[in-house]
Amino acid sequence: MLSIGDLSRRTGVKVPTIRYYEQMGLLQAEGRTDGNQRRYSHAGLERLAFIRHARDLGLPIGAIRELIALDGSDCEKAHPIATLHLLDIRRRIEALRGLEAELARIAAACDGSAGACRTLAAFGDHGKCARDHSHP
Amino acid sequence: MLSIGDLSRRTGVKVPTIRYYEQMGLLQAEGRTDGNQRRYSHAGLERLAFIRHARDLGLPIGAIRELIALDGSDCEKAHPIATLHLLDIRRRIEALRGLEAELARIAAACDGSAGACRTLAAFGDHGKCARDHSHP
DNA sequence: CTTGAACCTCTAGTCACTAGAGGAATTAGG
DNA sequence: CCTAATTCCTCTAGTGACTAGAGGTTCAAG
Repeated sequence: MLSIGDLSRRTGVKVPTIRYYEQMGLLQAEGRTDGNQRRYSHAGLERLAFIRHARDLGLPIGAIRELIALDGSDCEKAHPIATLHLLDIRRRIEALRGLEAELARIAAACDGSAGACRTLAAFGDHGKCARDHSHP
Repeated sequence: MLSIGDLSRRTGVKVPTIRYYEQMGLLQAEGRTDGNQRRYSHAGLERLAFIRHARDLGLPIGAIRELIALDGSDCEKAHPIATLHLLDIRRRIEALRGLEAELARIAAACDGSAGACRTLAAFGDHGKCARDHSHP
């Protein structure tokens, strides 16, 4: 049986974060020692690796909870989670590219010459944006 | 003089958010009524528009605080804020593109045929990632 | 004047962690 | 076995950028 520290070292997920995931309902220890320490099986290690990968992919904890609750053959439900998240990532990329363009404009506004700082002025100037910003 | 609701309606920033910005030191009311309501000048309205634009660009509140504290000709300090943030945005775009590629792979893993769900399996499979994920 | 809308402060919550206090359990080395 | 260091525990509270709601006051319009 593996301790929480064992899991942490083998997955790169911090100990408090593992506890947090337990609190969030993603991962339970298989049991406790007489001293109340969590002990995990190899399946728990694999579950944590799953969680970490999904988190690394930017999936919110709620979505991961849904994935975990699925039967291993439940494509009907797993697939939309992946594709919806993919759409979300694409939307965020587009939004960030808009921000990039705008910030490049702002950063280029100043040539370092004396007088009023055109970068500062550009930060205040919403009218020059090609379109409305959205939060990526 | 403008009320907090006036500012909210004219900038799209919510009333509690304006109060939050005051708490964060970004924007103070010019005064209060006898009934303790905030009143802002036109300069306050412009300040809030500045804050909103910078937030829309993804600048953290601390960076905005720095920008606000600058003299209007202080290019030496404003320019690095813009360029550093631009670099950060570019880094996030790259990270998101990596995620996009990975999610596209995962979403494509299932053709809907019977048996074990390959999307679910792919979520658990970190080894297939071209490189390590980072959080955008 | 009355009423409804807008304002106030304060507290606490969201999300995904993160940090630290105070104490207990486990492990490794002598 | 003993001891010290490491690891574990629960609990509380904090981060950043908001958001929500309770309970009360003020303002503005009819």
